[in-house]
Amino acid sequence: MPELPEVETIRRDLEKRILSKSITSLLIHDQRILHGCKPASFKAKCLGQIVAGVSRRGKAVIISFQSQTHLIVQLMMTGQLIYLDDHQQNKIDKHTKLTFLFHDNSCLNYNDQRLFGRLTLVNNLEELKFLKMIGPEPFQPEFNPAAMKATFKSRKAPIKSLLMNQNFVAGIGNIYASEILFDSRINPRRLSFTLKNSEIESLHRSTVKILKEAIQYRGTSMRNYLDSSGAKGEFINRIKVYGRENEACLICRTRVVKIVQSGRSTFYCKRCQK
DNA sequence: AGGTCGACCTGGCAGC
DNA sequence: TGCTGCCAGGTCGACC
Repeated sequence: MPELPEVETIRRDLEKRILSKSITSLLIHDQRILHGCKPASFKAKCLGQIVAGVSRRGKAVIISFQSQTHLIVQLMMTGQLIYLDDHQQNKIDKHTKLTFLFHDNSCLNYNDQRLFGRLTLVNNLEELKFLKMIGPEPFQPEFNPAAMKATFKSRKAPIKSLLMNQNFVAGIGNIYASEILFDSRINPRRLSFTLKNSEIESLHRSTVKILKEAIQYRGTSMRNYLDSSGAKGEFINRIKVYGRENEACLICRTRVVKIVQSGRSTFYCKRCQK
């Protein structure tokens, strides 16, 4: 799924586009996308709602309505939220699962090739288990070297796995975990508790730096990711290791290697990352 | 408790 | 061309 920078890009754009709009119609093209909620009930709860805010927590977009109801959109691997000014121009394909129509004739499609995504309606954000468990946002003061150090002390998992653990820090996925570790010159296989203070500080700096830069470039389009206008993210041009197996390290020219950790691909430079 | 693995789905691509 | 197997940005529950 889109990771933090992609979701934040979507959030910022949607905030400009759908704030204060009311939902006048809802088209459910594929009801498999609704987990644990019947189409009729989902529709009834959405109709007439007025968008009061668009926020983000980790990799989830939270669309809040004036009625205090919240729509949580977890895009997972292939979910997309595509906005269009004029729904008459709307192009629905086999991956379009839902279309929200607004009072001004604009619309918002939820597309999802692999159907992993989730749309959940709640009256209270506290109801959601994943929001209770999730760790601090990387840009919040709660995420800092001292707190990281305290967590690392007792953790035996490789640092790459911990970076991707949403309960440790929110929003980092497979692409940015590799990029952050390359930027901080830390080997992804290193066990968390073995990191020195200077390395933890470096990791913290790189996390903030890479994620901010990726937001600035509107995210990374590896395969499926598109922003809410249907455009690709430009950070793909600044990716240094992810997906670059056997290509030269941009620092030392050594070949980038690919390994598998916890079932996910990791890319790194054996020479630069100690 | 913490860590890892498989399942959930569809589609693109390489190799035969 | 068409088949097979593998891989893909995430998360959860089951298991060790």
